[in-house]
Amino acid sequence: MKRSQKTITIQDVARKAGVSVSTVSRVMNGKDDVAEETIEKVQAVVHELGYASSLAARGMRSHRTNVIGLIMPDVASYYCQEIMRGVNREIARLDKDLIIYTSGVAEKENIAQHERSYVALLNGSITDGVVVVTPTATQFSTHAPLVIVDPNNETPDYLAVIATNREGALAVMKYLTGLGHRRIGYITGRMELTSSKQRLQGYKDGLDAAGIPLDGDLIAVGDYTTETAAVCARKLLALPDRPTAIFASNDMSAMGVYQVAGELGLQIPEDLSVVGFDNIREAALLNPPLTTVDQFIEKMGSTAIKVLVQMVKGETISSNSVEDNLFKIPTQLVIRESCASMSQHSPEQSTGS
Amino acid sequence: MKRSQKTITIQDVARKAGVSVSTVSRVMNGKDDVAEETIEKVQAVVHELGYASSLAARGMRSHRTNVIGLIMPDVASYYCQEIMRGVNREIARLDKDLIIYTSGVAEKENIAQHERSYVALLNGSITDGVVVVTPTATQFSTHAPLVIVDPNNETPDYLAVIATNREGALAVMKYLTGLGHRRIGYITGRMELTSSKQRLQGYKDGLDAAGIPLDGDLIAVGDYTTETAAVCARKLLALPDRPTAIFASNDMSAMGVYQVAGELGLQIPEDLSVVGFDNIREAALLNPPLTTVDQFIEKMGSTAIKVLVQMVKGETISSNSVEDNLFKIPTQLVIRESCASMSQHSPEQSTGS
DNA sequence: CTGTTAGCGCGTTCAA
DNA sequence: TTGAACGCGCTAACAG
Repeated sequence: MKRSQKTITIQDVARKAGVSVSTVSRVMNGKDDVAEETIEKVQAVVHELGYASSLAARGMRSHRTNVIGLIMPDVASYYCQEIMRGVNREIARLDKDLIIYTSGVAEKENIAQHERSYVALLNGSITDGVVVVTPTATQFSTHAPLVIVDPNNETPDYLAVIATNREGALAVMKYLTGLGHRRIGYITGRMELTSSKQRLQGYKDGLDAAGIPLDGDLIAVGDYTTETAAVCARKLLALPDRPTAIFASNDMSAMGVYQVAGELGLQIPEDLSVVGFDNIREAALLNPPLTTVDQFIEKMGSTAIKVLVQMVKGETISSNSVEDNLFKIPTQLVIRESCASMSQHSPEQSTGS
Repeated sequence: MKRSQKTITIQDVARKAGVSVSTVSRVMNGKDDVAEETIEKVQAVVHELGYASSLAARGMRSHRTNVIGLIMPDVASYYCQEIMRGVNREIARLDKDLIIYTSGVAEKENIAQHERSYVALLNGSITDGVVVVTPTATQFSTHAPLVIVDPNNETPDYLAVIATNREGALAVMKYLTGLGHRRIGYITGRMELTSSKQRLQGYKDGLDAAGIPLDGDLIAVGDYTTETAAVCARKLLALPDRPTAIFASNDMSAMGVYQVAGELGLQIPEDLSVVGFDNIREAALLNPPLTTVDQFIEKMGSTAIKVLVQMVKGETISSNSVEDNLFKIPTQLVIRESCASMSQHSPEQSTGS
């Protein structure tokens, strides 16, 4: 169980090397005003003792730790993984260090509280700045640089990186209506999330742009999961005048639609067109490959870090894509094979009135 | 870009509240020897100023941060996600905080170095103890509690949590040979990893136990990925006397075998039995459901935390499952529908000699 | 009950 | 070129 008690400090090194602590400090920080042989002697002792300076003490003094904090709702979802991928890449490129904290373990009620306390925890002590992903909280008690990815609320005080959810959904609707669809079902995400609200707005606006009246029956409330989406799809497809296309607000939900279409013996895209959102890896592997919207999640992660590091350095944020404190990462429609134009649709049993 | 410079300290609170810093400290830490009205006054100021104590300073003084560090090779793999799930659960249960660090972004060469520096970084300053997952390094310069999950080397100095890889593979071989298979192909994992070596050993021992001579041609070197496994499977199934069963050293690899079997028009399990290792979620969803070995990865994560926290508290590790500094988490064979006994095999073209 | 004092381990002056 | 002294923000001991 091996548990040597004392943590070894700069003092131990100094004593053993027969120099003062400040000399050791100079060697550790690569100052050039130290005699060559002193450097070697100190380094030898450092190596022998396995000394490493304490982040806490160092950060406390120098007010710069070279560490970036990342606060995420979870680490298991595809979304978060992509964010982390982008963050990691950028952190490596900038030669910074990264510390991740997950707030998702707490019960729903406490998430905002947890987020706030973690911002406070990381901030100003061990971290130069913090990126918070899809925060529940709107206000953070920190005076250090902070960037938000996909805010779920209005957070005018902080710089945020967001995907153009509404525009992405709008592009889908334009595509679908262009294909001749007029009965388009929609499966929402978790409606408390901004992303979900914005995508729904895009759906409505798309309908509007095509001059199609909104039919509440065609909107089913999901929660971004495959299971719930399947329930929604079943409801939608049981409608008297059932939709010829279903727009699921994320790819996981679209997979639920695929599943139900299979159960009902509906061919995609001949009998039913399906569109998702996110462009997760599996989207291209589905049968048929899913048409969806790529929102470049990874890029959102790397952008957040890039911006944060600029803030840490005290640079002014320069970009043409920033307005109202928002960094918009444009989405892109990825057309694959899950949609057919109405003219190609199977001339099936004309259900409904 | 909102960037108030000064970080607010306990001093600011004390001054504004008209009390001393120690009183503020007492209130913050919930000491009971403070007057009710003083508490309220201080809390009001704390709230107003958005004050949060610095982890760095706090940890430096009290030598106890209540924070556990977790160092992982990556955060994207199924394995790591399961570990995190277990870790998260236990952290929440014990009311600790968690900080995750990923070493996987670096180039291969530097991983060990990175790991070591991160152990040093987290340790003794901002963390009470550290869990390192599948480390490349063998030696860490820390004198604080440290637990290793799935060591890839001999690390006799540290307590480690491991899955019984060899025994798991042995169980598979016993099952397969019991079904009458004698030509059993094997796809290895990344051979530099201990888990991979141990599983291979289990394969060999299983052959031995059944009195089947080892045939080098039946062992294909993979790397735990689906892509490479597919290449391996193609090679294996092109053998003159091709195997009647393939044991893939993880489920991702088994998926590669499924894929190739499909290409070759081989029915599973009628023409080919397949076994995996890991029991990932997708295993049960494959067609047919995959027989595999569950190694309870999540439990490894929670166990590591449990043990580490005991060490932090200075308790002696009490368990019957610990010997030689190793905590063994037993694996379990999960039999589904991807294997058939030889007597049920399609009486196909008898290839080979 | 509250304020004063003394460090925790480190980096950074300022002298020597 | 090196060492002594100070202070970062905080908690714990000791007074009052």
